[in-house]
Amino acid sequence: MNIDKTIQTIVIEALKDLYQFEASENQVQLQSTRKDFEGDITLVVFPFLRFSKKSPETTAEELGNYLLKSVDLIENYNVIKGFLNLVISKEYWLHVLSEAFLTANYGVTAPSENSELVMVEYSSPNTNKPLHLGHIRNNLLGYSISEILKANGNKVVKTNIVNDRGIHICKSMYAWQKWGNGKTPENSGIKGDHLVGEFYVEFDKHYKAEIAELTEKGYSKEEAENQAPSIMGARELLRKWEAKDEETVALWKTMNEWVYDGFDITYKTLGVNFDKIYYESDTYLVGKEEVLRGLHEGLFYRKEDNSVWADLTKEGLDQKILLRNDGTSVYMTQDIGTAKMRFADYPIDKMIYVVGNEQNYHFQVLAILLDKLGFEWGKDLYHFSYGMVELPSGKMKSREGTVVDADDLVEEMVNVARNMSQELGKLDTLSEDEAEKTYQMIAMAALKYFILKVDPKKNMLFNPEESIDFNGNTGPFIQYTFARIQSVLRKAKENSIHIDPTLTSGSISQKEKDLLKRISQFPAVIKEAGDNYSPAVIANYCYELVKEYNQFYHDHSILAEPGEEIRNFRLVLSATVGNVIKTGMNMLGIEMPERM
RNA sequence: GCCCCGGUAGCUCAGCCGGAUAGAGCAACUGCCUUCUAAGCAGUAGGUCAUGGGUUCGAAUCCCGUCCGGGGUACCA
Repeated sequence: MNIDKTIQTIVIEALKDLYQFEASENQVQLQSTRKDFEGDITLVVFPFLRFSKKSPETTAEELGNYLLKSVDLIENYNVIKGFLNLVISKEYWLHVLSEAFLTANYGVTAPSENSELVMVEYSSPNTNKPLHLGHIRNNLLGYSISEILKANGNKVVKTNIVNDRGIHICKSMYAWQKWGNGKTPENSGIKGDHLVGEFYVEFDKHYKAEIAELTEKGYSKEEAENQAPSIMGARELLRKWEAKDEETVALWKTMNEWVYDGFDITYKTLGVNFDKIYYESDTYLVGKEEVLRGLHEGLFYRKEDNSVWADLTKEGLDQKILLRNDGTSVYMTQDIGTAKMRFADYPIDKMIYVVGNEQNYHFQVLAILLDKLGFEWGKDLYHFSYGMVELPSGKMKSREGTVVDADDLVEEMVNVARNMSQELGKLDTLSEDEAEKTYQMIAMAALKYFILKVDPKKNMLFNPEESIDFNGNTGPFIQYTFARIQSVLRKAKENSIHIDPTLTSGSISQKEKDLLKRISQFPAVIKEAGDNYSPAVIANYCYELVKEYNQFYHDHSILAEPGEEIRNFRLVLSATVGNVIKTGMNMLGIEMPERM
């Protein structure tokens, strides 16, 4: 029983009966009634005036009258200008609550055998430096989108393409050989990814100094950049690596392992995971083969200097390089190979790339190239393009050291959560272990919600000077409300109060009704979040719900309510709000504490 | 230069597939804890929705111009 659908059908019928007009579903605009007016659902009648040839008020009256007669659940209506406000019977809202309370995973559509398989690629780090705040946004979005798609009935494979080869790793390797003195994560106590990152920075420092020295000696900027000893050393390592030189490959393996150990820890604290990991060192050769095949088939062309190119001018784009003149592959080459392998490994219906908007052009080109190569799934690629995280000083840049390190940020958040909890004395009854777990949970909620509540498409600002809030429109606020609800439910249980899903409440307050309406929207919200690939939709909904619940909680007694039926209704309401919050927040990768 | 994206309160963001008087949070100020968790609730103040036109019964929302900001643009991923 979906009231919106019912009303829609009857309105279409009414338009035909009254005005001989055949309306389609999307011409019937229903919205929830604004708080300042009486009613629950509002029909906008302006679009029908040209058929009724009557005033907005009269048209609304006529439609209202028709609906009142045909739909039992409509109790009353009122007309304000061209807006027809419908009052829905209390029984309907109670029925919705009862259903929501009884349905496991209310709002969620479970995947079935023949559901679409969606592969979501996210994270995709380079192995030459630790993860920073930009990666955090990527990881949280990728994980959350995956969960939202699952809740919309899709089968999801989460994947990660690790950028484990290339000149950037060779730079760290070169620096380690040259100035590392045998330093390892074990003997230095430094987390592996950070250690390798240090050598990347070290490389850049020497490289810059060498360029300065050479330009001083009269070299041009370009000559200096190409002939500095460090860059030549790094290139030599890349060449050796591609030639499978034993010593080079061994060092590469060792240093990558350090990085993976580090990443694993960061991924774990972020609470993200993958079903299948691809490594660029495996996929780039497949990409190379495909490009060479395309060359043979005349899809691409070779320049005099031996480099291979695609001509995309017919598509309104430019020329694109696919293989360098020394035969080494570029970013695009690898992505072609990775895509081919993935579609060979899985029956993918839809492929989603969670990658920043700075690469919009890249994915436009990738889809065209795959299409040219004859992969009919090329058109099924979707670039989930998200905005940058900016600092007050502008864009984050690894090489300039203006990045917010992921591990540092998390640690700081946990410290803030710990201090705040201890000041408030909230967790004094918990064991140290449990308390520490809760601090972690709260800290991550603050961070994740902060990032996910923003529209993914937009750039967002992070100011390291101001720590992320724990009050107001925040993750901890939502957790807090959940914990309050659990506390009430615990006490109900302690007092052996049975919660009865059959609802027969006499009177319902405005706040309570607001909550019922809000709960009824949850399934539609999940769908909207899925259709728009937007965790922000879930985040904002949960916030609204929680805000309304806190108002209710403030104004009404639950356990102390003398009327047994009302008390039961409020318990069902509270429990259901708790469940909805948990389901919603879990889609954002945010956990809910029993106490805080 | 060309292409793409954005501009809503002091700050961070909702609202944007056209609908009623543009909403939150933070910061500021004022109230509310002997009562289920005050990480809460209530209130005050804060707006030329960058700007100029257009379409429409109706525009923050759609279209065009201008200004400002960000990103991309043939061998870094």
